Amino acid sequence: MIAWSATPAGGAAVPGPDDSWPAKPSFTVHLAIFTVRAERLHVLLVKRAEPPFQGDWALPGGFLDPRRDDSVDACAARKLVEETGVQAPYLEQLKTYGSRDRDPRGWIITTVYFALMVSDSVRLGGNQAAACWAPVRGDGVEFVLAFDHALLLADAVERLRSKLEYTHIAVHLLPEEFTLPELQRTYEIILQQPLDKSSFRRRVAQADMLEEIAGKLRDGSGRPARLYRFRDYDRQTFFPRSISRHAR
Amino acid sequence: MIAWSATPAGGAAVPGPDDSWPAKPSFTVHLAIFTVRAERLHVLLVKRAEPPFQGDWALPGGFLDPRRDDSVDACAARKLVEETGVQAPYLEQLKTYGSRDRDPRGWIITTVYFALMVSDSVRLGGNQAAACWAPVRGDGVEFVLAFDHALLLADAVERLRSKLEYTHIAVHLLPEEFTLPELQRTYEIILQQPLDKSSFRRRVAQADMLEEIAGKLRDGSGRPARLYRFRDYDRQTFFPRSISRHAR
DNA sequence: GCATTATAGTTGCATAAAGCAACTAAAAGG
DNA sequence: CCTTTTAGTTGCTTTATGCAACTATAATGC
Repeated sequence: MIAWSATPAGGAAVPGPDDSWPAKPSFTVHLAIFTVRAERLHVLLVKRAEPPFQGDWALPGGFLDPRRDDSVDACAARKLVEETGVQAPYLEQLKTYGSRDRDPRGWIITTVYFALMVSDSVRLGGNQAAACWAPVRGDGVEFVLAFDHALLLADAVERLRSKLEYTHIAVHLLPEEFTLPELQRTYEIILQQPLDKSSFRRRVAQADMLEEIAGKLRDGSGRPARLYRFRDYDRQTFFPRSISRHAR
Repeated sequence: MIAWSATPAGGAAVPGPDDSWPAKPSFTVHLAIFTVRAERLHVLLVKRAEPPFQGDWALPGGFLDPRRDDSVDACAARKLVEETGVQAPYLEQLKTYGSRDRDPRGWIITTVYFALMVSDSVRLGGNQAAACWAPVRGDGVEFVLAFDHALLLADAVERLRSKLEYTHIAVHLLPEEFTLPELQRTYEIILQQPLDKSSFRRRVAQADMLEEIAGKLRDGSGRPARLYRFRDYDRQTFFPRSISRHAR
C-alpha cells in the first residue's frame, strides 16, 4: 500500500489535463471465461438483456462500480463469481480496449480478463442472465457477438494458446486430480495439434510441477493412468522451450 | 471497424450496471519510456507541477481527453509525442491499474504503455515540464516516485527484460544502422548479464531479421564491425528459445 | 487360463539450438 | 613488424525436443 501521509493532498476533485474538465470515458470489465468440455475449448457467453445489441451474445461483464469495487481486479473477480459461482479460478488481466466508436453510446474503455476453470465447477446463470458455453472454432465462436467482442475474444484465444505453449496454466482447466494423458489431451485440444507423448512427459517431469497420488484412475479400457496433483497453484512456472507448433 | 447500423441504439446516455448511476472512475494513460545511454537503461521521468505529489518525479502521462483522443492507443501516442517529440517509436500496451486508493483524489484507472526509443532522437521537455532520463537500477530508479509509479515502473522493467529474452525489440533502442556488438551490448545492459558472442550471433542470423550494409563502422580501436539494418520494424519476430538467464 | 485389444508409460537414437572455448581476421599504434 | 584490441568463426559439448519402437497393465472375449 501507499503511504499517503507523505503528501497531504486531500480529496480534492480530480482536475483535467489542462484547464477545462473533459467528459470522462465510461469503464467496463469483461471476461473471457474458458473451459474444456466434450473435447472442445468453450467460452462463456451471455445474452444481452438490454440495448444496445439487445438479444445478441456477448462476453460477460459490465460497468465497474466505484462504490462496490475496490480495484479493477476486484471488479473482475466479483463479476466472475456473479456469472459462474466459482470463487478462485485462474484469472489474469489481458488487455484494455478503448475508443470513441466501439460502443454506440460513446467513449467506453474495457479491460478484458481471461479466466480458466473446470467445467463441472460452474453454475451458469447466477446473474439470472441467459448464458451458454460456446465452443471455440478457430479464433472465435459461431455466434455473432455484440460490440467488438469478436475481436476481444480472438485476442483472448490467441493469448490463451500462446501462454499454453510456454506455461503450465492448462492445469487450471482440470480438476484437482488428473492424469498425464488428460493433461496432454487438454493441451492438444487448445493448441489444435497432437503432441508427442514422451516429449510432453519429459517437459512436465522436468518442470517439477506435479506430485503423484497413490491411487490410480481407471479408464474404460487399457492400462489405468496414475493420478497427479498440481504442486502450487500460485507459482507460475514456465517450460524452458516453447511447444513447437509446426504441423505434422 | 464495426457496423453500428446493425443495431440502431443511438447516443443515449450510458446506463449504470443496475438502476442508479454510479460515479465513474477517472482514466489516465502513463508511459514507461525507455532508452539506453551511457551503458545504462534509462527511463523518462517528469517532475509533477501540481499536487498531489507536487515536485515529485513520476512517469509521464495524464488524463485521457475523450474530445481529442480517438482511442486509448491514440492517447498514448499523443502523450508520447508531447513528451519526446518522437513520432513513431516502439509503443506497446502493458497493463491497467485501477483502485480506490492509488490516488488520493479517488478512483483512478491508469493504463501503462511502454515505449522504446533511440536516445539521440529525443527532445526533452516538449511539454514544458521538467523532465530527465533516470538510470534504472535493479527494478527501479533512485528517486521516490509519485503515486504507485514505482510499482508501475517495476512491472514495466520486468516486462521489458522478459520480452527481450525471446523477441528482437532491442533494435528499437538503437539507431537505424548499428553493429552486432552494439546490439549484443544492448541486450547485456538490459538483461544485466554477459551473453555468449557466438550464440548471440547465431540467434540473430537464424532469425533473419537483419540485412548487412556495405559500409563499415570503425570503433576507437580494434577491427571495425559490420553495419546492419533491421529488416522490418513492423513484423515482430521471436527467438526459437529464450535467452537463458542463469548467472555465470 | 490365455490371447487380443487398448491405453499408459519408458527407452534409445536423431536433431536442433545453446554453452563454451579456442581460433582467425582486421584495424590502430608504438 | 610486433603488440593490442575488437570482430567474427569454428568445433565440441550440453540440453531439450522429435520420433519411433519398446514394455507394462488393465479389460474383454474365447
